[in-house]
Amino acid sequence: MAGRRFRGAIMTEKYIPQTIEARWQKRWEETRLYHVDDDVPNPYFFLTMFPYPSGDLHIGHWYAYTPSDARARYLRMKGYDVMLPIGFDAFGLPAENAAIKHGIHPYQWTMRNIERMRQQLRSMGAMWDWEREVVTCQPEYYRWTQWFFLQFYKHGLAYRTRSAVDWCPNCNTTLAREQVWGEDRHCERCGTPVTKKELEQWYLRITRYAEELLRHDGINWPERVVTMQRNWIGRSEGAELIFRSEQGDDIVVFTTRPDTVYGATFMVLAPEHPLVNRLTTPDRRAAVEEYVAAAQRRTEIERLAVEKDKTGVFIGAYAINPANGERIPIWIADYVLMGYGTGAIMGVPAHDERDFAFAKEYGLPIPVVIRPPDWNGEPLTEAYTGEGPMVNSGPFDGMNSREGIKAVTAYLEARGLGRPAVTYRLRDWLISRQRYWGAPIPIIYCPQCGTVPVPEEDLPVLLPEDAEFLPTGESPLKYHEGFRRTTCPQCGGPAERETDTMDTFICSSWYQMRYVSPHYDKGPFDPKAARVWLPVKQYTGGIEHACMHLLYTRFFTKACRDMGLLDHDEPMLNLFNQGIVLGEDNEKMSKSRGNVVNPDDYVRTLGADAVRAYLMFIGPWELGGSWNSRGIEGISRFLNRVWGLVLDPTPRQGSATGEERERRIAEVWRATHKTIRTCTEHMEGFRFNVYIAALMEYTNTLLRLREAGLGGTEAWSEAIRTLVLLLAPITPHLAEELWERIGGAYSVHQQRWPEWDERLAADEMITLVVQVNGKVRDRLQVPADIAADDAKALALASAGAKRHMDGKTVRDVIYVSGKLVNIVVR
RNA sequence: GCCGAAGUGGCGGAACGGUAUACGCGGCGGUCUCAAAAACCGCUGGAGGCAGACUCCUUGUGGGUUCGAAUCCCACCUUCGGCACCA
Repeated sequence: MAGRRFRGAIMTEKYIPQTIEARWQKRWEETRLYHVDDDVPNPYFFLTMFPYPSGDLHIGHWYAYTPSDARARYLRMKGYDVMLPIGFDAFGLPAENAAIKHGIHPYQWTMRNIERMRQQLRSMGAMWDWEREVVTCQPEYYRWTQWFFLQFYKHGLAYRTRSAVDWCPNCNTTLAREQVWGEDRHCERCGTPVTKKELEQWYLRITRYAEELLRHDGINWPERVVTMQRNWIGRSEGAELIFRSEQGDDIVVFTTRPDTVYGATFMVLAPEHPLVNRLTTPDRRAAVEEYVAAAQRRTEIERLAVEKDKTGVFIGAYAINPANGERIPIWIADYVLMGYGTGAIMGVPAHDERDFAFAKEYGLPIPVVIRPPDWNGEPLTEAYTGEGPMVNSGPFDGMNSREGIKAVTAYLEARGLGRPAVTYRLRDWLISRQRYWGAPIPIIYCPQCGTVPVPEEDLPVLLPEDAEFLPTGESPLKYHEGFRRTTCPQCGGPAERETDTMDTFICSSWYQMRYVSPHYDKGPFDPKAARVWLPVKQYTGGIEHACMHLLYTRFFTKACRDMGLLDHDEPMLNLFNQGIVLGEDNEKMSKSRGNVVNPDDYVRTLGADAVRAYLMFIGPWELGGSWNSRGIEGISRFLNRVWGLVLDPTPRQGSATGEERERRIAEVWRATHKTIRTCTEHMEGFRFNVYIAALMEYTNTLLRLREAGLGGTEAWSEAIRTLVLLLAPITPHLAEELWERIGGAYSVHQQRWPEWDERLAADEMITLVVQVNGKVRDRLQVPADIAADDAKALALASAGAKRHMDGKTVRDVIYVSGKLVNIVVR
């Protein structure tokens, strides 16, 4: 024992986290402790969303990475060959903005940050296999990002089209629908409200997978994420009906209520609808054009702001209601959106709130075709959107509207005027970005041959290093002649490259595949390694990616499967979303609030293990919690107590002998096996906070039992070994150091997870709770294996119970084995 | 408006049909010290009671189911997220 006598007590060497942490990090790396090969018997791919190399590791990174590391370490001790990789999502705007602001090249800026972050990440003491690191901005990576684009293009899953798209005026680029958030339609990245621009852009056909993306079969994801994705995809079942204009054009509308078609008294087209121009009559043209122009000028925010008032213009044309042959006017109004359904609706004012408001505004008739309950034929004061018997609906009168939906659709389908249809809210994924720092879209435009994909053997299309970064709001690639001008791979004539780059969410849609063989150069991944590791068994990360990254990567996986690249349907089988760490003031950490906690400061003073353990102790992982500087000191005290306990079994005063000693030894065994059981259960459930609480309790118990002087007994040695093993996932450095000091073989992280024996964990005596009518009236110490009748008899005789049974009749006595007796009296 | 999550001591939280408040923080008292800090030990939901015994109250609110409810069911309130003129 390394220690010296001092004032009668053994003073063990002090716990100095900084020294032992640095030492073990070095040793782990030198011995390649965390490297896993592909020929392992029990592969387990554990992944946490990789970071953007912003240049500084904040508390959020620690909160994402250290609990997941603890879980991965546990699985490893359970016998899995865990692959826990790390890398960098390295393309993106901040690098380019730094280039504009500080004149440093995005590549330099990014690689410098990565170098710095590698050091900070290492300080966490996580079991990452750095040999598998991926960096998405390096040509050996983005070559395959481009390759994927080409496969999507070949299979008809990538296309280019012109339309009104979301534009972030601050980021100076277009965004995908998923990347525009909130009521004020702001940019997900920078918070600036977006505007609309009419542009020709590249899209990936994610909508082709809408139906399959709605199903989360075979994966265990939080209900929250599943619901968010379902809402986002927004499936609506109904029918497409054809209203023929008097000029003979078919106007297709989508409706979820074909049963109400007899009540359609007008039609509304979106102002941008392609038929508007053709159908508008000369006398209405001026008014229509004015309205269309006004609608275009209006941002989405303004359109939202005028939600209550419906506006619109009659275009002079009429259409025929396909159900009853009636002639109904065609209007345009901006409450009908070109981007949803067919951009045209039938107006059924009696049974749709928006149509009702519109009809009221413009004096259009509101005939009832679904009878509301208790309706006497008077005009409606508001739309009735419920079910009911159909009326004024020709052959369908009397039919319930629920059946009417199918019946009317079939009736119109038979006449060639409709068919059942499903519409989704999900749009195709806009992937063009008007920025430099991303993977160039590998497409060439040839005046002779048109749109020509870059041949696979010519990949990667490299980003030119000498681009000029000016705050013009346009991609430097557009003005880089050397990049832009090229020759057509088909005809050899002069041609131009696409100058937009890809959304960085493409890079992260397939990074899990790259980790299985990060340096493979015959494809994006080695199929052999992919069969070993994919799909990811456990994925963890923030909920903010529910409808972006997590949807995109599912789409990628399904598309890859259909292209014959993968043989599984889902990228990640299990998902866990951690919460957010708030500042000491319970507010979100931000520089402007001045409540930012710098983890490096605490690593320096209290050690990485204390930071890790504290973050896991703060509360349930999925809920996050507030930082508390006193709280982490409490954890630090705990680790110091553990240190002293493990290294010094000497009682502070006296020790137990004889029977007393035997009782203490039994207590040690019991505490040990109970703790293994509790901790294992909590680790299985990601309940790190209670896991640590159980370890604290165990430590407190052992500190008390140390006074019995049990050093040298088998029970004590086992208890100490167990404590260190259970500590290993949470505080890997401290556990490794203690493991070595108690004579364990390197490494503690290669030990088997301890198992518990129910018999050893079982109590000899229990506290039997005595209730009268459900209220606790007494507590009795009884043997754990007490017979039911004995327990009942003891309870009935107990002083506490008697006090409350006075003069009352016992109606029933309920015994819950090993727990309580409830005496029911009246 | 629709969908989801959450409301428990002074604070973070535990228990999720059977001892409410584990564990930690804070507070109070003590040991050590000339003193303080650190460390360690004890007490700590509220009310009544001099105190122990004991009694009553307490898991957002109000009902219900049950021998027994923080836990299950119904209604409501609050907070936080997502969606929202989606036809």
